[in-house]
Amino acid sequence: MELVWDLPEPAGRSGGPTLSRERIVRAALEIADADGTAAVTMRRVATALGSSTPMSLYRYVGGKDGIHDLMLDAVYAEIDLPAEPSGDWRADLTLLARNGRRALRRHRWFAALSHHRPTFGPNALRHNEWALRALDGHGLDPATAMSIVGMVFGYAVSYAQGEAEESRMRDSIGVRTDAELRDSAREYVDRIVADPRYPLLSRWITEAAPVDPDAQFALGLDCLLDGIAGRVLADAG
Amino acid sequence: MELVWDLPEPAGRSGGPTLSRERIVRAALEIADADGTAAVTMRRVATALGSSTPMSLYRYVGGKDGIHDLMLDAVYAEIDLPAEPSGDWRADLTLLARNGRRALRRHRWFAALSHHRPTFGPNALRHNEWALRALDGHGLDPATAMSIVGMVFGYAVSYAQGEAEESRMRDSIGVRTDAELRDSAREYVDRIVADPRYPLLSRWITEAAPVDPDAQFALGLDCLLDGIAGRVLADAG
DNA sequence: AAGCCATCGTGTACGTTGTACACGCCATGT
DNA sequence: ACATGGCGTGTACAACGTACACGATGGCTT
Repeated sequence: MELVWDLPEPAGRSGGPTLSRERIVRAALEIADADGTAAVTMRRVATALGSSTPMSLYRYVGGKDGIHDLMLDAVYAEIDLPAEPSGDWRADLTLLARNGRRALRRHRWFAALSHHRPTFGPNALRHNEWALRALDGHGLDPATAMSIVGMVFGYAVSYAQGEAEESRMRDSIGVRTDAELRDSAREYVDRIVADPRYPLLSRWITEAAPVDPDAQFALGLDCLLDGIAGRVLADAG
Repeated sequence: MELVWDLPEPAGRSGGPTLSRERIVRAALEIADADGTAAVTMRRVATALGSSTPMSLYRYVGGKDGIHDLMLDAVYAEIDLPAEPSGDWRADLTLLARNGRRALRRHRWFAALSHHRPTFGPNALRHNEWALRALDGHGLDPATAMSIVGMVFGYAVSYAQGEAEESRMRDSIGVRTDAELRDSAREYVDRIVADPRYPLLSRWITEAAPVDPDAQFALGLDCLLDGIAGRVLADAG
């Protein structure tokens, strides 16, 4: 497994808008946000940067996987967190999850990419260090603390991924309202509703009361933190 | 978005081991389990089935995405659940999560694939219907029930994905013991441990006490269910 | 029992992808 | 001013997904 973080970053030429890792990853982010990860090809990134050949990029990022690593780490960089946790672990982890979700909503491809590559970038490390710091001082052994961090961030990723899938379905058809979405998906959905084996799923589909996604996210997060507070951090408040 | 479930399944010729969706997806599963999703190419699946050309498959699965859909649904089919939930929602969701994780450990590519395609297969539907049934009768509105199901299964997927990543790293180098793993990753890891910005991460790396993954999984799940019990299902037991 | 036809398996071919390799060119240090 | 190390480039190739048109072969009709 070859990681970008092992390669030295080339210097770039002085004068003029030459290449750099930052310019490359910025272009890749724009393409992925607009057209999905599949659209992030070496050639397209290169031409977006005014380079006539994909090979220019290889000096900077080593290959396609390198671009992916940098993209993932750029998302971690967008999760803004105060310099130091507040000392209230619950408030801190809530902030982490909320801002994490916000960043992941901007970059709907995050979950899919993150499962192809390990995340060892500097911003991911900083992110995890901050989270561990929020939990420090309660006598948890490191493995347990890390496990809690994983659960909370995993929840944020999972939730954001659900939202991303729905939103991607939505604008893959070019619809706006819920009614239009249901209309275009009628061919699949009708079969499910008509099938007597799925009464509760059908009820969920047909009775879909409009939910506030922010409130739902917060509720789920509170459930998770309640459980952690009661079962793992009971004696530490 | 073109789904496999819309295409009629061809009949196959009588006599002799001809093609079928089941044979195709079985071959794809074997390849993916052994060599990862990237190794699941049309040509390789075709030759694994004795077919001399990849084009044979198109009649059965419509294209690559169709194979992916079928693979995902096959994993759902492997999550064995009793015909009916027991009536104890907590025990039922625990069973769902535990057996889900077990299936996902056999197929480490599940999470990565599932984020590329929506899951509308019959086994996924059956799975979700069962989960909703486990929560039925407590007066939850459908959206909340679905959200709980998503949280619980999302936790299982997320946890299994973490395990999968570690295990994949492990056998991408061909190591067996934890010590060997740490040795081969020393180049990256040493830089992290040496960096003064990551004291708690370093502590986690160096002090990694051997944890029981089953216990850790169960603990996290219990946290989640505790919170759900207290905050959403408080009055229903 | 014989023939028709829908349907399945196949071969060929094309556009696109990631990337190995070798070559010019420029900025920089002496 | 000159040499040099590093950067941008062009060419090329293997492998991928899949469109299309063609033979073969089974099952149904008569």
